[in-house]
Amino acid sequence: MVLSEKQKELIERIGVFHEHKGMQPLVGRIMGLLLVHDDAEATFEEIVELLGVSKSAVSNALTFLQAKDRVVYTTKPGDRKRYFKLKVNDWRAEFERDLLKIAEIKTFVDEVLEERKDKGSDFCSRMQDFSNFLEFFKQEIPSLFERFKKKYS
Amino acid sequence: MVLSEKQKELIERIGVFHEHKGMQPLVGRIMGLLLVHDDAEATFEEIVELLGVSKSAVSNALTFLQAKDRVVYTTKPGDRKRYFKLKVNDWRAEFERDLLKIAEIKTFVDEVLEERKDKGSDFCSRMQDFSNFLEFFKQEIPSLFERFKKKYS
DNA sequence: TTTTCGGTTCTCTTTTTACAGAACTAACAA
DNA sequence: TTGTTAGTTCTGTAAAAAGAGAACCGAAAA
Repeated sequence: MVLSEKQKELIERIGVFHEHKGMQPLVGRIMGLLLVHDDAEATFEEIVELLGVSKSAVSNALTFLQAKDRVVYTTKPGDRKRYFKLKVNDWRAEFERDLLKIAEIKTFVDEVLEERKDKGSDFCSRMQDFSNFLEFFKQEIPSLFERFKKKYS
Repeated sequence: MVLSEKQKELIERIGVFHEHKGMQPLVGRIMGLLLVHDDAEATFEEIVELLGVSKSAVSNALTFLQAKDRVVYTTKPGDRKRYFKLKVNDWRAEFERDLLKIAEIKTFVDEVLEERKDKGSDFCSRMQDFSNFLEFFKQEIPSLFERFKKKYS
C-alpha cells in the first residue's frame, strides 16, 4: 500500500502524542501506522518502507511494543512474513493500566505523609485529602467500566 | 535544613516516578524535595544546596514548574528570597488534567475512524467502542469528584 | 547444500537532553 | 556610587537516546 498525505500526517501526530507520553519516536509512529494502515496490519518490510527507517530501528521498536503487550503478530500459511497489528481488543485493559499508573502517585503521597513531622498542618491535610481521593479513585475504576458496559448494551 | 537518608531516598524515587511521566530528572526531584521538605517550601538557594545542582538548572526547572502551574512562590517582608512551594491545593485540578490528557487519544481514534475505508470491520467497531468509552469517561469526570466530595463530608 | 528470506544484533554516528559554569541583570543595600 | 543579593541567560559539554548500516542467524526454499 501507499500512504495518503492525510495518513502520513495522522501518523506523525499520533507519533508525537505518544512521544509526549514518554515513548520513543519510532514506537509512536509505528502505532500510528498500524492504526491508519488500510489492512490494520503491516509486515516488517512494509513498516521499514512506509516509514523510511532502518530494519534495526523497526526490530527494536517492535520488540518493545510486543513486550508492552501493545502489538502482536500473526502469520499466514505459506508465508514467512509476520503481520504485526495493534491489540485493539485490549483497549480496556490498556486504559485501566493508564488509570492505575496515574493513581500510583498515592504510594509516594502516603510515604511522604508518614515521614512528615507536621501532621496537623494544612499541607498534610491537603495531601491526606489527595490520598483519600486516590484510594476512592482506584476503587471506582471497575465500576466505571461496568457502568459503561451497562449504558451501551 | 538538612535531609535525612529517608528523605533523600524518597526524593530520588519521586524523581524517577516523574521522569517516567516524561519530566526531566531535576524537575521531578524538585517536586520530591518540596514534598518532603520540613517547611513544605524551599528557597532557590536551598534547592541548589540540598540537591547539589547548579543555579541554572534550578532556574530552568522552576520556570518550567511555574509555567505548568505546579509550583508558586511567596515572599516575606524584608526578605528578598522567594519561597517556592507545590500547589498542593490544586491536586484536584491537576489530577483532572491528567485524566483529560489520557482521554485525549480520542481525538486520534476519531480521526482514524473517519479516515478508514473499512467502516464495518471488526477493527473499526473496536475502535468505535473505545471512542464511545472515552466520551463516556470524559463525561464521568466531574461526577467522580462530586461523589468523592459527598462521601467525605 | 547452498541460497534466500525475514528478521536480529552489534557497532558506530548523529542528535538531543540535561546540566555546569560563568557572565549578566535588576533590585535593593551600604 | 558601588556593592551585594537573588536569580536569569548564554555558551559549552558530557551523557544518553535514537537510529543507521552491516554483519549475522535460523528456518525454509531451491
